[in-house]
Amino acid sequence: MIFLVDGNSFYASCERLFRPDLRGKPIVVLSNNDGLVIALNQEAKDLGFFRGDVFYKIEKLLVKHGAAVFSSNYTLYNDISGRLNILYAQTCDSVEIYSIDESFLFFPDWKDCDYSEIGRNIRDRAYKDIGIPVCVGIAPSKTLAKLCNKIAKKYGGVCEWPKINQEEVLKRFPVKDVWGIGKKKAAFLESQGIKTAYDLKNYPPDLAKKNLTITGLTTVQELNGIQASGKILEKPRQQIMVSRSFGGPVYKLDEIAPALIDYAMDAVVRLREEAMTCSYVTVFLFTNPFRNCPQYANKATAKLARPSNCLPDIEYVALELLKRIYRKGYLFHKTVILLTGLELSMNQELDMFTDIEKDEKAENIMRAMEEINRKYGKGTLRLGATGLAGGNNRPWLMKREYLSPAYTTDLKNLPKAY
DNA sequence: TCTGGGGTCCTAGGACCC
DNA sequence: TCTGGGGTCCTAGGACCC
Repeated sequence: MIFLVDGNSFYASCERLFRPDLRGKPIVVLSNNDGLVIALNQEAKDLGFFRGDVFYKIEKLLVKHGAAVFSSNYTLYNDISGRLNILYAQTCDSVEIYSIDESFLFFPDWKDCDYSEIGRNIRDRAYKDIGIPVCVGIAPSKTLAKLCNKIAKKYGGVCEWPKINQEEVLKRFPVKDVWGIGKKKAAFLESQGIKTAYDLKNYPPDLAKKNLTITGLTTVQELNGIQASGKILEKPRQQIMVSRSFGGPVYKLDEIAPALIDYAMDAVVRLREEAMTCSYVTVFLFTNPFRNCPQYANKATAKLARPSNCLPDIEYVALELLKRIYRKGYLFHKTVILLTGLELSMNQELDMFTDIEKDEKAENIMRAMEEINRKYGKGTLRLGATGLAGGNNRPWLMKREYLSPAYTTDLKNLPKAY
């Protein structure tokens, strides 16, 4: 049996954790650069706010309603997510972390087992021990577990497929809300008279494969209770991307370069956390397509001399690529660094030209940098040898005016109990 | 009148997810 | 004023090979 456990308004719940004064109040969480609403709690939804609302347009209204506004604080959300997953792993031997706020739990098919009871237990512990409200969907396939989870959000917090009136539920469930059916597929299906999950369940498999590709066929099978997509095996990550829009207008190469270096640092931290190396570096550069101004977009890729997770290697290549694609005279909006060709570093082969001593030195420098940045905060120590490191003028820096403290990951920000 | 056909690999782009 | 960021998977189509 498959459980889908999902945090309710997860980012908003994380923000509320250390702010008991916000109980019952509307909370919204903003995207990077405080651009738009990406998460909101029920109280905010009830006031008519939506995910995707442009912040500056609703700012006054939010103030009027006494809403709490937060810039997104992924350090906090990731930490809370980790705590939830530890709890799940204590309950279940087979957990697949699907996203920052959702995990699939795979339980054996026991006879006479009250799965709902297990679900309620997980829900109680998540709330009591960690302070995050979660809902649990329980079903024989992932797609049905997702569907049950949505039902659970409305009624009771736990929903078990075998215990509900399945036909009734499917007939009332819009096809566009089925997991794996997005805008395009929903529009196509509706044009064919397939309007509900019930209709889709009875859609002929050969048509599903022909019109909705193999993934659509999987969805149809899963609606029929067949577990067509099991646990995704722990597959090593395939790419690491750091992509951020600038906080303000940026024209010059030596303003973009420090931003790119900053993103490269983040990318390398992630790479090393996963004990991986990369072989390719790609840099993208964009103007703002929503703005009425001359447009330019380009990218360039380079292969590293050999797989690496050392910042100097990657940073050097990234800056060369940036210089190659940069054009004067455009108002730039975003740069991206993408690392691909990822491998676990222990699988790395040494060749006869490898200078082991030099490698060790570089590795030691990286370790020292990581240690210092961990202790004194990100970016305390950075590479300055590029000549492009920039001064204090950093127009690219992300806007985060409503950032909450790193309550759980920085001793200085530890919440106080009065 | 004929210009096969099967296979692999790569990339670009679409679709979907949270 | 401004419209996020980070992923995966699938398909189509071109290049190339035999």
